Amino acid sequence: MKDSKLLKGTLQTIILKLLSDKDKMYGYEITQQVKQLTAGEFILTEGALYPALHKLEADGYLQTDSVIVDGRARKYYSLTEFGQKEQVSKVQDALTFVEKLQLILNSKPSLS
Amino acid sequence: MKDSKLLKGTLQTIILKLLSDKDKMYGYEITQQVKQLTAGEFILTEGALYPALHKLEADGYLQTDSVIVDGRARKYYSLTEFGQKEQVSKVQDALTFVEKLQLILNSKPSLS
DNA sequence: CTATATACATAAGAAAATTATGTATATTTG
DNA sequence: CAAATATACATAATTTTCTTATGTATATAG
Repeated sequence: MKDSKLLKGTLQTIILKLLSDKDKMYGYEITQQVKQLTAGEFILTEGALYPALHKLEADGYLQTDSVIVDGRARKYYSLTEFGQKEQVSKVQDALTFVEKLQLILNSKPSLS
Repeated sequence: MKDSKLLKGTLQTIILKLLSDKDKMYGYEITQQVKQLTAGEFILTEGALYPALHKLEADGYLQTDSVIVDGRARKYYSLTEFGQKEQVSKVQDALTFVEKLQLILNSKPSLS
């Protein structure tokens, strides 16, 4: 995997899932958590992350809480009730997707 | 999964993998094979498939062989030597990707 | 004091999909 | 037999989503 490409449409779902596990997180924290969970394989760039967060907020999935910590601005995101509901089906959809993808990518040559 | 979205960047890899298994296939056949392998979950639309095939050919992964069968045009695609090599690493990358994605999507809430 | 880490944000461009069309022939069904 | 569906390819406009580059700002480590 050359430098962590191919996040491809799953970024929103990843964000929702992490927030479902952790109650509230801020952007930088999300990048670090993803890096840690994937042993450095997924690198979330800011150019992808922040627009995704803004869109999720605009669409009503997330709400924010801005605070100052150690002299630096920090913007906490958390799931709305709607976001919590959608998270469940989006994660399920993504898991179904990867299972089907594995089916294809692991399929043996047809002996025709 | 509402109508099979989120193919997202894996389409090229799926095509290469199928052609690695079956020697040669034509576009319509690929759509049917994917539908069958995923129990109808992935629907390849022509607007996605044909441009992808053209790009793979332009990039040297595929070569074509046009024939007429039962009075209808049919364009067979097969892997070039280069395409065969690349297929291996692209499939491996995609499998690594989905494993990491599953790690995230199946992770338990941190008990912090 | 300088580099790195933390922390957010946006803008230009590219890549890849969706949706909508278009052409054409073969087969199935009412 | 007419109409609908299946087979078979293709492209164009638009949208979504990501990459790359840039910008601002403070804290900490060397």
